[in-house]
Amino acid sequence: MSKDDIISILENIARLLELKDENPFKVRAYTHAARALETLSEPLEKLVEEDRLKSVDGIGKATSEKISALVRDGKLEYYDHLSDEFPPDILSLFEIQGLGAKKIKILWDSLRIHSITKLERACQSGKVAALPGFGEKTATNILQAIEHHRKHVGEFRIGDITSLAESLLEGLRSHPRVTLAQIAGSYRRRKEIVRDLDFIVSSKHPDEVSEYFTTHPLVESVLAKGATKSSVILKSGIQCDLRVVTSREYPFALAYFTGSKEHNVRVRSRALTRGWSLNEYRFSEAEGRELKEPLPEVMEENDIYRSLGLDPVVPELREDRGEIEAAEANALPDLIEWQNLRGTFHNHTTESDGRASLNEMASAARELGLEYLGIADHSKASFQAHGLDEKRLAAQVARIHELSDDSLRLFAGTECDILKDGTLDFPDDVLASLDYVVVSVHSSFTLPEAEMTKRIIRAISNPHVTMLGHLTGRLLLTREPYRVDVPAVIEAAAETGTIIELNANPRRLDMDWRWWPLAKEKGVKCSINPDAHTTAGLQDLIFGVGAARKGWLTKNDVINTLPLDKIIPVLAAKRDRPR
DNA sequence: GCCGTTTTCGGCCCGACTGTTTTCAGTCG
Repeated sequence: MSKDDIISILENIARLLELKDENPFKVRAYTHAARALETLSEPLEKLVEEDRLKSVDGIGKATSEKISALVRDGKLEYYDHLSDEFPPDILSLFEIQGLGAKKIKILWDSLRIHSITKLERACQSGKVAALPGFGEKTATNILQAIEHHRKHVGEFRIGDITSLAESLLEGLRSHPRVTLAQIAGSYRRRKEIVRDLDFIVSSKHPDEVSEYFTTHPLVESVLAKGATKSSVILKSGIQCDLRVVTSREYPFALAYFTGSKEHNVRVRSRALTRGWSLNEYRFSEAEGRELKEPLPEVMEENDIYRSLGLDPVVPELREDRGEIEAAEANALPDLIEWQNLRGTFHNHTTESDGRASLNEMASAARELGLEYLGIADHSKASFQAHGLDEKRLAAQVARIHELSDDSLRLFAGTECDILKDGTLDFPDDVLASLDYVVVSVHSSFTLPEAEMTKRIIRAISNPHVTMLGHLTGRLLLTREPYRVDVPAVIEAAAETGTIIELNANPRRLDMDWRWWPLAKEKGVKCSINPDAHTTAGLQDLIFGVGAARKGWLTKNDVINTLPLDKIIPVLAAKRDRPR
């Protein structure tokens, strides 16, 4: 049973316990454990084998036994019994906005409703409105929520909503009654997938700002509109929440709604040890606790951290993955910034499946201020992408070198297919004629994990291979990553001196940011590559930088921050290794 | 169910909005 399956089961247990009206903290413990699994930096199987699960924060004796059973036997009696108490599809009702455990339980107990379809019918027939605690309005809202649920999955790639988000933000900032405005939430933390946009605004006239927000031309429907909080659904389907606060409250609100929830809990507990209660508006004296230090003055968001004895934590790191400890120890990394990038590899042209010519890509790179640009078109096995054979590749290499000049150094590379058995689509002598080589998997995605891992490790063991492209092949929200032992690949990359790509295309963002701390620890270098198929695609680098920052990477961990004279030896380093 | 400078029992973050209620429960973030 895969880690993802186990995570789902833990989440299901939490929901089912909620339905049973169990102790909410017990419920939270299961959710917490699921989160803890998501962010493991070692393979789950290994932790189980070596009986180290209990040492993971948030996983105790009981949960670790349950997880171990799932890993070993692929089943868990406790879960089976729990599931038997409810119909299997009842959990789908949690996907409907406005329905929680209490309401779902009433629906099940009194009307035997356990599916969205049944729920819809019961709303239409008036049965739902007649239930205790429900009413006409609730029934109508549920129907609306069902409709919304059908239309939208409710998840968006950050790249798909950036321009929308920024234009709404711009609108708010230029509103005469708005002093400060920012987008908080997972968008600010640069998560690859966001569910909603949280706008935080400071203003002395919240009613006018709320009015502007809820009547904005991009808005399709208004979910809630109150004195300081409103929620809308945009025509594109994404939910946007607005909080209007005073200037004094703004840093607190910004911090609070930036999250993550887990990070906030840590920060708040820390405040409590000083006798302070922290909410989205202020520090106050915690009830029933001794005030150990006077309440601090807060002018800006970073003051909240400072007052708690922490270095300020940038939004990208606020995931409770060790940032609190690092902030306490003055050990937060100096994260890479967009301006640090000097060039990039893995870009396509019309020679394979790109939409812009070599010339156009070069001009775009110059305009972006890059010092160098690597072209890595597909190899011949990627037939669907019009991959290049040896002859076309040789001709392209000549053109690339011809076009390269002082204003922009062009590097000739390839995105060479990793064939099913881990051999490469070009022979070594061809690879040796290139400035660098990216290798990627584009076929046989369904190999068993062990075979896929072996395949990739075999490929990167070739001394001509400079870097590994999109490690898991995932297409966010579209295609699952193929099964591969990421830590094993990282280990092999470390041993062979292979660079791992952070594919900056917002549809990929692969290798995932959660793995970078491990790669960094092993000494594996990163190359942030846009996988650009258009001139505009080069700008996706910015999403890659966001992901790299989430992965704790600094300028020194990323090779394409190096100036031209320093990057050339890096590209050659692996070939020159003594063997 | 987890966890420990509040320490092995007793906490566990906290407030806004909605709708159904006559003072609050449920949901959400």
